Amino acid sequence: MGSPTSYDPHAIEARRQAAWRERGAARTPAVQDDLPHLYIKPSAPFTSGNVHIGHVRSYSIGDAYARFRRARGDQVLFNFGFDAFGLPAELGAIDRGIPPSEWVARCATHMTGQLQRLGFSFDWERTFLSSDPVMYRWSQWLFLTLLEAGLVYRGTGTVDWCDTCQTTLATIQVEDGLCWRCHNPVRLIERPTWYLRISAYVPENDRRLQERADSGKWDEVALASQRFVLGRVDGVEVELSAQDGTKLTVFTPHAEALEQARFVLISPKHPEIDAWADEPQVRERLEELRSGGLERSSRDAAKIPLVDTRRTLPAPAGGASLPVLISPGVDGRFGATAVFGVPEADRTDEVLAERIGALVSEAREGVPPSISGEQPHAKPEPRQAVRYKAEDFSISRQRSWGTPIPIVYCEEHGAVPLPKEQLPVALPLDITPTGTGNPLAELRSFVETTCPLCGGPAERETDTLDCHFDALWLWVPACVPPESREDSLEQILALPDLRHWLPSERVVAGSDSGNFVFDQRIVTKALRDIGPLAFLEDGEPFAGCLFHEMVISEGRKMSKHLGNVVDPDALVERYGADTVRLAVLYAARPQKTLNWSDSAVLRAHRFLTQVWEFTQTRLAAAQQEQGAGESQAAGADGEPIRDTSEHLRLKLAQWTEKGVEKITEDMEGLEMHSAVRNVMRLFDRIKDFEKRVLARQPALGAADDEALFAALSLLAQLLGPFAPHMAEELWISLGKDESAVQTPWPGVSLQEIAA
RNA sequence: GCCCGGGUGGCGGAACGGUAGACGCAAUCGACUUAAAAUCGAUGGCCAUGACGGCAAUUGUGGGUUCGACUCCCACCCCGGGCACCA
Repeated sequence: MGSPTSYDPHAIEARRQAAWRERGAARTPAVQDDLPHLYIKPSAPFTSGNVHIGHVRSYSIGDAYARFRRARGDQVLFNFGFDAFGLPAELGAIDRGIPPSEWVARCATHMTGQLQRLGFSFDWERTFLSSDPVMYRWSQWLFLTLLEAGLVYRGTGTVDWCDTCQTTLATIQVEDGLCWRCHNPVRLIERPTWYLRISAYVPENDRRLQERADSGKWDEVALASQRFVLGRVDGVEVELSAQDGTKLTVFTPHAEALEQARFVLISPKHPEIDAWADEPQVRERLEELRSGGLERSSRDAAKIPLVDTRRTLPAPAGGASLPVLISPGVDGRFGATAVFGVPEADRTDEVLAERIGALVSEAREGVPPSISGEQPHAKPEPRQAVRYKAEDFSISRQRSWGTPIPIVYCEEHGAVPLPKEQLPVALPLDITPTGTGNPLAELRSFVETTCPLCGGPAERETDTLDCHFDALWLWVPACVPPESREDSLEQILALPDLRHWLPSERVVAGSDSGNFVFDQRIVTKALRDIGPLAFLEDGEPFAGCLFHEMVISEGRKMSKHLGNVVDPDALVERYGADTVRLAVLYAARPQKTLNWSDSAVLRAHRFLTQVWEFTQTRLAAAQQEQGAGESQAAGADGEPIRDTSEHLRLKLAQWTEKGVEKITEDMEGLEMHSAVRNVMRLFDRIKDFEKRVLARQPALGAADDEALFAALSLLAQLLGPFAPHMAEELWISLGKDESAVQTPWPGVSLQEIAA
């Protein structure tokens, strides 16, 4: 300890972080189109309280990539905004009995400190909270814009409701059918809600996905998640007419087994469902389904609800006509549509067929289904068809901590959107939610307003936007320079910055972000057609995408309950930020689940310690030689050392050249795990070189020293993206220029970086 | 139930059609130390030796393709994650 050659990460990291702040190392360069530039988009963290090891993984990957690109001379925008609205923040505030605004501010401060201690090179001047009015006015603007375009609409949805607490509950607030707070039974209610019509752009998202794949910048895991969200099912559809003339288009993925269709299932959300539920009994059961009475039952084919409409459709291939049943089981598999049940081709249908057999014969006793519909017409022609599971979703929540929806309800004019000039509708900040009631709706000063059309009394919408909706645009204001942040949205949309930075070159986020990315792709297409993002011709906000998997521990997801949580602060405290960052990169390739193991940290720490001490002791020795005025290294006998190891130096040069090549390739492909391993291997080679030279001669000659330090310099450069603090200190120790933004990548000159 | 990911030494994991177990952790022995920690070195199934070496098993299970399979194909078992108000 204390020796100049020993590795003291805390001192090094404090020094470097101060230097970075001083020179604004992570500041976004001003817009200059002629320079290569890119926007790397990390995920927007929830203001949940603490940075966890999953964040560390995510940002270590993104930061390594950002530093790599900067080191190669690219202009980089790398920053994020906190996703500050939402239930977790509200629950955190309830827990502490403070207003959510206070809680998220506290979280943001604390998490920013943690992230800075880890040395991530975000442009902090551009960081923001989505709960800031200057920011959430964007959500309100987006809401109104999409509403005008018919992409936001009002519908009904079902939610859990607690009669005792007089409030709606999220699924995570319902424990075994009881309210989390008062432990009384919960019931499902229907209430009006706002929907986002993503269905309008789902087919285009599908079409554009192949282009993403062809670009090579979309990782396989990311593509797979987009396909999963899309839920594309290929098959055929047939238009059938019932005896009374009611038509229904029925789909099946089993084109070849159309003749074996035995029944028709129709989703309760099917647009024409009412025509099929005309009998009072059927209607009643459909209502039960819709209000959720049956919906929370098992997804199991043996238990999923089935409602017999007591009607039939002719079979597509002739023969006995098919009973028509309503079942929510359709949605999860094919979306809100109607499908054939083909027991011989489909396992689920086989199970359903047995149940239907009993159901139908019971309900239709005396009316054998086989004679009711001999097909008099020509066979209907099946045609190719596609169905998507992705469907419109609810974007409003009965919560007091969220973006207020810019709608007022006027007795005369009904739901009236506010003019955009009146934005933002401010969220009152003096609310301290307790988990009961609806604080926003109870606040008369917020609710009471006037109708923008007639000036008469009106009430504000008291639902707020789901924070998923905020996330649809969080990547846009990230491109806005801080000084323009408060400008009008028209001004901001006219800035060259958006055109400059968008589309983002790469999203680096957890694989659970599939839905966000999908919906961001949808909204971009909508804004392209509406106008503001017309410059994104393909409607794609992200040119590339890397999804990393999560960090688990002891084979399980981390949870306080299991006691297997890994605390990044404790690791940083013990080993320093460089070690922790290196360890999470080293432990597994991004796309793989990282099963936490201390051995990776120990390995990373030992590696950094060795690199540091090896370099520093060699430097100290070389300086001592120079100080002694020796022009050449000397052996124990005082005889000058002859450089006899030319082939070893050559070999070292080859190794480093090969290593640089390989690591550069790894970094371009965001294979940080492989890059780190290759850096470690290179260090082994460097040590090996010295060892071999010393096996031949008593000490290193001048040319050997030169080769050694050249290799160590390269090593420092290659370490830059992973262990930036130590890399830069080594770089300085080796006599390089400290004024550079950071260690340049091998082969890149400082001029290129400073440009 | 459905969808996705995964099963390799005591442990984390390499290799992803060509010497399985790289690189580590833990362990044991040794060096340094008054001692401990840290660090460094050695060892890694069995047999044998001063040393070279020899022998056997082996990547969840069972099949298959192949000159050759952890790797590709089929079936199964087990584990983890997700499944529409966390988003």
